[in-house]
Amino acid sequence: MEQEPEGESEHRLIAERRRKLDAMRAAGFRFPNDRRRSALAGQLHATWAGYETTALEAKAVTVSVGGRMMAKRVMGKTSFIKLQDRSGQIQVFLQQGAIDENQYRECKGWDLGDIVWAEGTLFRTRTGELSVRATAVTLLVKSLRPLPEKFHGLTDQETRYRQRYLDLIVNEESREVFRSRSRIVQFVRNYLDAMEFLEVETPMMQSIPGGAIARPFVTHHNALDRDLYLRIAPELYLKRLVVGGFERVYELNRNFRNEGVSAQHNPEFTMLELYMAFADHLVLMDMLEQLLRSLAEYLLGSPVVSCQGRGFDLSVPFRRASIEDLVLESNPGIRREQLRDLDTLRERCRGLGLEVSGREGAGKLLTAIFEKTAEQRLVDPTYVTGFPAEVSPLARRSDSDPFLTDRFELYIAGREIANGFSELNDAEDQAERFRAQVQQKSAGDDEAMFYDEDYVTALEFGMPPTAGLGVGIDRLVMFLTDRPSIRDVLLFPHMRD
RNA sequence: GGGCCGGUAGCUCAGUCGGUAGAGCAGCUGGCUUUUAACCAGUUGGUCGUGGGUUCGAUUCCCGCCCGGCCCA
Repeated sequence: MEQEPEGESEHRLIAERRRKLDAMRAAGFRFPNDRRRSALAGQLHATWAGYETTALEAKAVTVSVGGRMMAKRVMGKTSFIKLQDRSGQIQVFLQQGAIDENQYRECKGWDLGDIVWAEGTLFRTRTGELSVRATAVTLLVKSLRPLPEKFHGLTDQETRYRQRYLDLIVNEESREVFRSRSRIVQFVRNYLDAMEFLEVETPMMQSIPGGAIARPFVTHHNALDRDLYLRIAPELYLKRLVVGGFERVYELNRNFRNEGVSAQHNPEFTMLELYMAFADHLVLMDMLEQLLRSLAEYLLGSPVVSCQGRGFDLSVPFRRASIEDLVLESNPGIRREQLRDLDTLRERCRGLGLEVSGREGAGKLLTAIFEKTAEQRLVDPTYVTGFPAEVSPLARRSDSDPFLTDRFELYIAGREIANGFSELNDAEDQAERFRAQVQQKSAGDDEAMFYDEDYVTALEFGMPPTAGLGVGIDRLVMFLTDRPSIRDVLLFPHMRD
């Protein structure tokens, strides 16, 4: 795939194009950048859709268009080419006599992939295709490498990921996925902005990586001679801002987690995190449900999302079920009164092939059983509630049951999409939970949290009752665009070298 | 980390029960004044992922490795 910049071995197809460029340079070609467009392909098709051949000719519409040449059909003294711009494709009709004689001869030698500009009047061909009858045409950029084949396009997954620009040139579906992604992100921002949330940016490089249970990437600051971590979550900084009086904040940006790569995981991924004072997890559950519903309407024109061959009607209220109920549901061998019994849980975990070190508490074991047995059965949108405090070190304890927290996760199509909770604003409880995490860390759990003293200090100044929510944007995009792999919704997914 | 599948021309793919490979598109030459995967004639193009092994001979068989896909942990 890598091409030597020099040397005899350059590919013949590239060499051929380079020869053409050399000849053009010799004739004075300087990569012209003064051509402007009066229209885009998509606009032209939309504007003139209702005009038949004669009506269109009568209008004598002059346009200039430009883009990458994606088709070329030379028939002696006339030729058709298709130019692709950001909005679509428009056909250009070239006729000997209608344009400069030398130019016509030249353009017969242009290659697919070249960037071309043309000016002329609109007309319809015999088969009714809207086209530009060129009066002038200019090559703007010589493409030195051949494009993938026009009919089958580029199907090789690996090349599509590694050379995304090729994928984007050739595959409209791929372009559409990333346009959708952009619209989704924009919608979310608009939605939150309208609710008076403040978008902020907090450190990506942190001396204490916090806010999630995950392994961080480590980097090094040379001048300060100390290690820094790429953030695994912005959570603790955002809540500092709530303490500071920004009662509604969000950040929609990258997180980094040092885990394996898979169809669901990329080392860097995009997360929305928001915090809302004077609200609890129930408020956010309603809000997220409402947001997703309007998002689907906006993106698809319908609350029904097609994914994995199924329809998901987001206008139907999401199911809500506690983690304990779900574990009982999918583990008939366990009775309700055993749900917090260490021996029962350990035995069940071992039976499921899960590793048990012996240090895990009932909360951790229960959650592991949930993830193993119940998670992928959550096809319809489901809020899972009642997560154990042991696995939720930043969440507020449930009033009715201190074993649990006021926390939820949203699952759709068997995948975790969002996670939220009423925030722990009891500084002393938070300190205690950090201490428990540190203990687990020293016992060998390198995903456990660090003790963040400054964060505890912030809480000691008093954080208003607050609810927080994190939404995995990549997974949300996967769901809304029906893509099976996170790599399909990341422009440049991580690949091995 | 384990299992299965794949890597052959720029692209999309075929093929070789072991005798150094083919098609379509793209390219090149010629023809063609409304094409639509344009067409017609001719033609160039390959370290068959990579390193070993077996063999008179390996792209093909065997083993290791790299990259990717799917499934599992």
